[in-house]
Amino acid sequence: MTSITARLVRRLEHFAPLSAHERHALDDAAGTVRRFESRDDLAKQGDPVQGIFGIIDGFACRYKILPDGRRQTLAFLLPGDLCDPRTFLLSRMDHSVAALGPVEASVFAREAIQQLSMLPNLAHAMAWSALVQHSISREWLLNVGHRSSFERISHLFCEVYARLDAVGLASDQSCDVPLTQTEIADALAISPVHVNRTLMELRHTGLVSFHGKRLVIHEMAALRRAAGFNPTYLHLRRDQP
Amino acid sequence: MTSITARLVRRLEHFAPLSAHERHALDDAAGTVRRFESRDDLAKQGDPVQGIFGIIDGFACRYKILPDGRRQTLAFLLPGDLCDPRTFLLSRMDHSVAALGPVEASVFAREAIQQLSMLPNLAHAMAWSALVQHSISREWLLNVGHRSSFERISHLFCEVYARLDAVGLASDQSCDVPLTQTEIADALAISPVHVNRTLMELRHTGLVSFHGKRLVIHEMAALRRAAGFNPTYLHLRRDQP
DNA sequence: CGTAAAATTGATCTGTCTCAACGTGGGTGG
DNA sequence: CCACCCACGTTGAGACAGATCAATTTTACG
Repeated sequence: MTSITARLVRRLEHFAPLSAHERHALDDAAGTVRRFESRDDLAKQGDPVQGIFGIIDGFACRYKILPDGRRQTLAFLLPGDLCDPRTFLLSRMDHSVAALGPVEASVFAREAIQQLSMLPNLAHAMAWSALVQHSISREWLLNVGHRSSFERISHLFCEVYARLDAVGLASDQSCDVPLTQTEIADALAISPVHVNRTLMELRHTGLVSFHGKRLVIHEMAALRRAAGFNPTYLHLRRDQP
Repeated sequence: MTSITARLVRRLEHFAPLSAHERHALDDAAGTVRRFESRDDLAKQGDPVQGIFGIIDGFACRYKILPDGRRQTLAFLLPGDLCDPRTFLLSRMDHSVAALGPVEASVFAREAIQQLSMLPNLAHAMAWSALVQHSISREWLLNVGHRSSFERISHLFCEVYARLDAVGLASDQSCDVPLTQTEIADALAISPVHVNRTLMELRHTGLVSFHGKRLVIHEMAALRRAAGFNPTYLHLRRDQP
C-alpha cells in the first residue's frame, strides 16, 4: 500500500480507471486517517453530517436501533468502501455508523468533497459507488424478506467474499471476516442462537467453514446456488485486476 | 396542475425552492408523458438503463423475483418521485420497475439529465431525492427485519400517508392508496393471508381503516406510536407548503 | 490464570406460513 | 340489463421455521 487511499482507488476503479492526477487529488483530499476501536460510533443518528468516511481497513456498519433494543444492521462498510459524498445535502444522519472491530477510516471534509467533485471521472466513480451501495441495500431487503436463514447466511458470505475479493483482500476461496455471530445475526435479522445452528449446518454440508474470523468457502459454485447469489447487483468489473 | 412536472417540483422543493428558470428547465427536459397500465414493466432487470422516470400519477414499484416465484417489492414510487438521475452510470438494471395500477410517468433521456445537472440547485435537489430514497430503503430493511406484521403494516401506512401528504395528495387524515393486499404483502414480506388478518386487527383497534383503495387514519398519533414511526428518515421539510 | 465475551447446546413456545375453501364486487359480453 | 366470471378479499385448521429462555463450554486476552 503506497498511499493512504490505495484501497479506495482500487474499489473506485471497478467503475473506471483513475488518472494519476485523480488519484493524487483523492489522496490530498483525504484528511488524516482516523482510527476507531470496536463499537465506536463513527457517526450517530440525529447528528449533523460531519464528514464522509472512506474505509481503509476493518469492517464498519450502518445500523438503527428500535426502542425495545433490537438492532438492525443496514449495511456493512468494507475496506475500500466510500460513503456517499452527497450525504452533506442531508442536515442530519438518519442512522448510525459503528466500527465492528478496529477500523481505519479517512474522513473527507465538505470542501474536500467539493474539490473532488470537480473532476468528472472521479465524481462519476463516487456516484457509481453510492449507486452500488443502494443496490446492495435492495438485495439485503430481498435477503431478509424472502430467504431462509440458511440462504441468508450463504448469501452474506458470497457477498462479503466477492466484495473483499474486489479489493484484493481474498484469495484461495478464503478471507478474514471479523464478525461475531451476533453481528451476523443483527445484519440478517436472525437470532444469534439460530445463526449458530445454521452455521453448523453450513459446516456439515461442507460448503463453508467460518471459525476464528476466517471464512473458507469450500464449494463456491454450490454455495452460490444454495444462496441464490447472483453477483450482478454488485456491479463489479468483470475483468478483475 | 399547470405543468407536467408540477408534482415533481413540489416534491423536489422539500429540499429547496426552485427558481422559475429551474422549473422551466425541468419541464423542457421531461419527454412525453408515458402512460402504463397495471403490471406493465417500466424497466426490466438486466436491461440497459433507458431513461429516468418521474412519477406523475399512480403508484409504481421496484421489485425482484426469486427463482421460486417469490416476489419482493423493494420500494414504492409515488407521485412526485424522481428516480436517481445517476442511474445512467450503471450499465444494466439490477431490478425491475412495474406499474401498480395505471401510471403516468415522464421519462428523462440521458441528455436531458445532463442538461438539468448543470443547474446546481436542481442537481442538488435531485441528489437529495436519491438520498431520501436510499434512506427509505434502509427503513424498509428495519421494518422487514425487526417489526411484527402489525407494526409493519402500520409503518407502511404512516409512510405512504406522509409521502402523499408531502405532494398534496392527502387530506383529512385520508388518502387514496391503490394497492391490493397482495401488493402490500410483497412489500412487507408477509403472506397475503396474514396481511388480511392483520388489516382486520388494525380495523378492530380503530386506528386505521383501508377499504376500496381508501386509507383513513383515525388516530395518527396512536398509529405512529404502534408502528414506531419517526418521519425524520423521509427528510421532508418541516414547514409543509 | 482469571475473567468476560463469544460460541454452543437443549427444551419449549409462537408468529406467521401454507393449504384449502368460500364470499364478494365490479366489469363485460350476451 | 342481467348473468357470469375473475380477481380480490375473507376465514379456518394445521404445520413449521425460527424465537426465546436457560445453561454450559470454549475462546480471547489483559
